[in-house]
Amino acid sequence: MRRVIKPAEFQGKNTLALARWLLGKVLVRTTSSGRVTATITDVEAYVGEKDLACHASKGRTKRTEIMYQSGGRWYVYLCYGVHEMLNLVTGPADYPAAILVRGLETVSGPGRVTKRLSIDRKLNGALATRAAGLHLQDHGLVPPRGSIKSGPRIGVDYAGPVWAAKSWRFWIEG
DNA sequence: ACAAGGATACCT
DNA sequence: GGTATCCTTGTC
Repeated sequence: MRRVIKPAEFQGKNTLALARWLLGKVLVRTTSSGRVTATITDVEAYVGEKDLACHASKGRTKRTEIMYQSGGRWYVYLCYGVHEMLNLVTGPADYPAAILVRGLETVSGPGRVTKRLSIDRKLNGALATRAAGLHLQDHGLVPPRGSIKSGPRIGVDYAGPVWAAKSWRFWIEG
């Protein structure tokens, strides 16, 4: 069983539930030089303006505008002037939330994820469709019960103790 | 332990 | 127009 996941599936649903659900789903990157697929194993949720770790905590700006669009779009930004970060926008329009893809089955670290899949900011704002060159598939692989772990998000100490402590990172053990 | 590296937001 | 800061990584 192999099903294409549509952008609409990321609208109007709880972002934390979506983040957990995204584990085991498959990223499909299509470019002129071919196709690369990878299973998602590590994600983080960023939810709403109140979440001080979320870029949208600064409100609606040129950069965060994409997070206020309806879910199912890619949000790609540059971090530390070095690494591209891949996020999937979730939720309805005007509610800023996104899920950071932090790791793949054979790749640890969000900067390496985008490197592996040849992803950069040119994809920012694109819908998660095959036509855009990056979409998702459900291969029916559900992580074994108990293999899903959760814990604090990485690199967000600046958000203060309350928000940095939220267990909004989800990953498949191993 | 720390430099690299560029965009962003928020000052003046 | 100046500057502190950033959802990191590789090499020191």
